[in-house]
Amino acid sequence: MTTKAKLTAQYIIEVSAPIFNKNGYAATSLNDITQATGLTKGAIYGNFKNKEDLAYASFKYMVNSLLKPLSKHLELSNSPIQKLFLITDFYRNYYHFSKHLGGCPVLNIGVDANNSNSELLNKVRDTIQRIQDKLCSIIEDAIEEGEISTEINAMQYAKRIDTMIQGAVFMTYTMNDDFYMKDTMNLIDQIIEKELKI
Amino acid sequence: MTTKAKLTAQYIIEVSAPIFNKNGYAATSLNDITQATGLTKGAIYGNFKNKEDLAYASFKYMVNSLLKPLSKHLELSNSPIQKLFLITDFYRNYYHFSKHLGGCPVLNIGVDANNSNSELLNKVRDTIQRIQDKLCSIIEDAIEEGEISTEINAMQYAKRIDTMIQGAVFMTYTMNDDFYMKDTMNLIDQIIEKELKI
DNA sequence: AAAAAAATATACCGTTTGGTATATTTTTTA
DNA sequence: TAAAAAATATACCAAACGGTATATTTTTTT
Repeated sequence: MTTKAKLTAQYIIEVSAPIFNKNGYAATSLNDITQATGLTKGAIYGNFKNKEDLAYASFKYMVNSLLKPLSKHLELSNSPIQKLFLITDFYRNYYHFSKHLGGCPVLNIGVDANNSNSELLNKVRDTIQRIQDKLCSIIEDAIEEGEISTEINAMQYAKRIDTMIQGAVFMTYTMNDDFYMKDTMNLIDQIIEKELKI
Repeated sequence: MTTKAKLTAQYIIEVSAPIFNKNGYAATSLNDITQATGLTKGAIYGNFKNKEDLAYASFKYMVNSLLKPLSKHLELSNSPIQKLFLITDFYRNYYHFSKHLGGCPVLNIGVDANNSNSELLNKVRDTIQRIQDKLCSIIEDAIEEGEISTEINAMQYAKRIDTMIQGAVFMTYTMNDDFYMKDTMNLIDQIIEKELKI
């Protein structure tokens, strides 16, 4: 059995993920990780091939920490259009929620891994795609249920909403001002209400 | 006179700026800079106090390379509301325009310098503030000229437009897909047309 | 054109980097 | 509980890091 190793690997990921998320790949050293975990390089390299491998695992863990609570939040309603409002509802608390994860992994690693040709960038893209696909399918469900006009291009609005959310995340973090997050969610709600809702 | 030194300093900045913009501060080494400039460390450190000082100067140069063409573009019309459309017009070409600068400095350095307590972060914030102030004053001008309703909160819409632009920049670069840029500019135009314009 | 000053190149510094070989400890198997 | 296996710690590596002291070259001043 290999139960112990798996636990250590998971522990290393959980400790490393916020560090990579905060500082970025290049600015995070193995020393940062050994200090934070209280382990030695031997333990790190016994569980991960190299720094990049650990950063990749850390990002996956971080995205999961983000997407699982969002998914759970969406279970609060069965109505597709209400699910849309639950998304803005979720992101209204996103600054507070994501801060102790070291920020938004999609934004941080997305920018950090750009121009890097790494697997990380592909994983970021996959994540964004997944989020947009989820958004799109909710809008499509709403159309099927007659809550949203059939005229609406679901994917276009999925991308628009996602783009606005990411913009709000960037502004909120960079300016350290939650107003951007809150106001953008109001704006998205307004678009859902005025442009999408029948 | 010190004409030679100033020219070299400017040359170093121009060569270094896209590198810092692309890779971020930590991922840019002095070796990268000496190789790209064809100069030695002696020349670099003769003109700049340290790496951070050069990164700071590089960011200022980069922002100027961005904001000057935008300002010039806005001179194409005297009508405040037309200036708003000129802004979206400018950003429609922003992906192509900013790519050979190594990306959007506000986004890249904003994310990179976050959690860094550096002067760079303050400069990014100043830059965003300047852009929003400019946007705000254009909207206020439009209100004064009767092109936009007096009911409109100018600063709120300035922030909304800026937030959407930054979101589009992030998505466009991360997904390597200009659609986000183009579509977001259409959306902003639509907001100007439907919500702002009288 | 010679002297002074300024700017750049060279050579080096201690430190930190990611990574590895091996010794030691801990866990699991028998 | 002894042996085998797995996981972690230790000690080390060459390379790269930011930065500096000084020598050399280039520019400017006289």
